[in-house]
Amino acid sequence: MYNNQRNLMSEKVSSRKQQVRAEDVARHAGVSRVSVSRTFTPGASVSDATRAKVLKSAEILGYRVNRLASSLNRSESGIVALVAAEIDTPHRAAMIAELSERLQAAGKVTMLINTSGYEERVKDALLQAISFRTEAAIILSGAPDPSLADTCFSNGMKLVLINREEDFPGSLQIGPDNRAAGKTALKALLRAGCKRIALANSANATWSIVERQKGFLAAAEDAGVDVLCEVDGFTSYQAGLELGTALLDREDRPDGIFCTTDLIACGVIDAARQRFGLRTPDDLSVIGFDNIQQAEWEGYDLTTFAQPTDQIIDKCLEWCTTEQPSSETVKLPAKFVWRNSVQKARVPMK
Amino acid sequence: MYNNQRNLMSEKVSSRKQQVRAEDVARHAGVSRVSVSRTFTPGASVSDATRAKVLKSAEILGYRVNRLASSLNRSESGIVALVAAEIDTPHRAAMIAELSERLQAAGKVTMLINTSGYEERVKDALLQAISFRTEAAIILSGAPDPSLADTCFSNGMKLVLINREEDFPGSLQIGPDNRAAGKTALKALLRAGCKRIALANSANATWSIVERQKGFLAAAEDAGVDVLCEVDGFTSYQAGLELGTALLDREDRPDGIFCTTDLIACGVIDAARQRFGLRTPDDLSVIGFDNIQQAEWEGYDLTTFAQPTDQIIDKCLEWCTTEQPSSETVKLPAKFVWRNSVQKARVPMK
DNA sequence: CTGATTATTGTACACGTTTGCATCTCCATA
DNA sequence: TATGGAGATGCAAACGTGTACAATAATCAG
Repeated sequence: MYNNQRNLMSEKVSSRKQQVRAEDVARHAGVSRVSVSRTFTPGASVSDATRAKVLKSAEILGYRVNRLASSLNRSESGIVALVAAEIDTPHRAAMIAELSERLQAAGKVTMLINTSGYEERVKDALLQAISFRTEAAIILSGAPDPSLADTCFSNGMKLVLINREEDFPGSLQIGPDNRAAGKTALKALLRAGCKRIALANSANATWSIVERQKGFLAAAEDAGVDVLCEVDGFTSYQAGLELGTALLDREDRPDGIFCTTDLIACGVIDAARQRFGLRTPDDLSVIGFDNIQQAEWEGYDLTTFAQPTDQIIDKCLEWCTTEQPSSETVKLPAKFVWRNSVQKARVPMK
Repeated sequence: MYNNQRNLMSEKVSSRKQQVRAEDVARHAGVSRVSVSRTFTPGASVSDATRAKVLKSAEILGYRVNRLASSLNRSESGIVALVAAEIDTPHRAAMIAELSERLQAAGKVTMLINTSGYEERVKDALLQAISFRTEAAIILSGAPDPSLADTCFSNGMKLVLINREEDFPGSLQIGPDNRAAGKTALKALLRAGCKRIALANSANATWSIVERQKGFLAAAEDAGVDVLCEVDGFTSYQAGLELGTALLDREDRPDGIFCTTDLIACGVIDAARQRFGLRTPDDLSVIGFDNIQQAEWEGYDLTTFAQPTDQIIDKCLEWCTTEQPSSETVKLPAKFVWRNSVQKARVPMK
């Protein structure tokens, strides 16, 4: 017969939360406990009769397979950790929305770990992920110590770094081709006939954002044009306001600005409009990066680069679901999105 | 002696992921397995000597307590589910950022479940949460069937509904006082001297958004003023553009518009500026709701209502961490944030 | 030095699953 | 009818932990 006694040794039964177990369903349906398990395991062998009985009893009792126990047994948690800071930033939020959506569609469960604040928290985040035997950790901001990464690997966890390209063996490093985008931005400003070109960047920029700046400056050097560099503040709209104000306040006011981020670009445009009465693209050409939702708002209509989000996620999922993925670095082209913040080409193409 | 043999019955050892267990650490440190467990259990009794040995060995071997197993045993997962749709929407993103942050600080782990798309997905989300024995589910959008909620309760899960106030026993229902806010909005427009007052709302609005509309209209009725209602589209910036265009295109163009959402308000302001050459607050007064980041962008400078996010989250956490919380409905005042999208008071206060 | 108290360690069981193997039933084929 | 084979079911062993209880070692009061 079934052993119905729970908590044999513990007197205070009430302290434990009573859950509906497979055994309860089994007893209710008059079948064995394994039959219940098999009913909920795809591909397992159960007769239609017992399956029906089990499903009915499960429905009545409100039974759900305990995935903690199941994960423990099969050593596959189905959980993927998303590690990110400043989640409420437009581009980041979009990325997380898309990622969680796609992970879900792939049958995975997303664990969100917010690392705003100290950089140190990436470490804690990964430790937490390891504790929960996460199948993979997708890091959207920051990067872990190599030693910590090894701990991840030794626990069978996969590591994806988005927007990082440092040397990181064993992981997938993926992101847009920031340098190329910077280059394209410069060409576009030149073709628009801009004479005094500037760059607006945050002083606390991420690696990938600095890359954009480098690409832009390198292209400028190649073309033999001087670039006015204004670098200050955080990667935010407010910083854009300040940067824009500083730039437009100069005697030699620039007529074309590459902003390393859409948020900064929005700030620059607003500075131009609200504080100097200048309009894009007539008085000033502005290019951003990220293609956040606000970029297509009518007040900005910002020419920018679209992050290759879909492709990044495609690759992410594919890489995470292969058995023994090998270290890989993927750089995807960022699509140039023409809107109306850049003067129409005055200089014909060569 | 220790039993080092794993997978006694399974030949293909390699198929299972090899993990570092407490037993491995115990063997390495020359102590018993329970000592390892005790080392990582706060308040357990271990001598400093063994604790030190255990910690050292754990460090070397890269051991982390398996929280799946631990949760299973103690029937406390430490996981809280966040159920939300349209995560990349400014207000939603901010809410999630703050919630995940605070949950983390409280030692909880957040599981993000994206329910964009069908409404049906709230059900799937909760079923998933139950499977993982989530301690609580915080629902930011949508609401579950009562029967499903019962299943949640019977599995010891707590339920929080944010921005819902339907009759839902056993759960915490919390959100801003939308009606009162609508009322305040009307008063503010009247005091600004607006003569032709309008309301712009989405046709697919949530319950709480509809409440704002109701509060506004009720107050208008009380004051004996007519309100022009434009209701169409989704709750988005684009809808705001359309709504604004439709309103401002009328013969009897309104001079004061309450938008049930900041996103809509931004759209309305842009419609006014970009399509009609009208400026706030001189030609048009606009009030929004949510106090999203864009509301304080210089291009909008939007007078709006701040969601009582902090208080909501405070209450959430407090409620979720009490043993047997009783059903509760909490309505918190939304703070009116004065910026510069509403004409300065022309009508003196009575 | 003895008995009592306390701090530490060990033993064994439970948490709720999945799965290899063995058993059993049933039906078709030779 | 005997022989296989397929399909369903049961048994028992894991997965990696926490904890009540017992046993042992250490400390202390008298």
